[in-house]
Amino acid sequence: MAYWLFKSEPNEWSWDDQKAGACEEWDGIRNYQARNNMRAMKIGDLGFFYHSNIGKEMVGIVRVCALSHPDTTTDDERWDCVDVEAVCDLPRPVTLAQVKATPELAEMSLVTSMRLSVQPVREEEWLIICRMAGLDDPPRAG
DNA sequence: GCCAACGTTGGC
DNA sequence: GCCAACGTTGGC
Repeated sequence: MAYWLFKSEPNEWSWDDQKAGACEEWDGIRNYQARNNMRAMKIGDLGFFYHSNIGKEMVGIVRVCALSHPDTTTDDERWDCVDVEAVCDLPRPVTLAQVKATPELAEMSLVTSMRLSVQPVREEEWLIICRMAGLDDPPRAG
């Protein structure tokens, strides 16, 4: 079981959109590394929902609810995606600036691989961020 | 809105 | 298989 981070521009697909849905396709990814990360996901894996451009902060937690499958928004066979569902809000969103200001989080892909839109999160990082967000009992993948 | 970083494409 | 051109992402 593993932890991840999903980036979305809120004017394209926001956390509110995600919460209004159920088990929704994380489609539109056209980057091999991001796709490979989704192929490695298992049902029950958890991820942060990050608002890029506007907000630049983690605002919620999602759960992988369907394994990688062909992206229905393209006929190109190269692109697969998982489905995710909202789990809970982060009581206090955690901003990119906070992540950059936290030495323990300096190696996060969010900092080191700015453009990767679906990225892995280490368990230690997951726990640190959940606590920063005000979740005293962080949800665990699985 | 700008632009740096960087991933992808395509000519050779 | 290299690399220049191009397109996109995303912070600022």
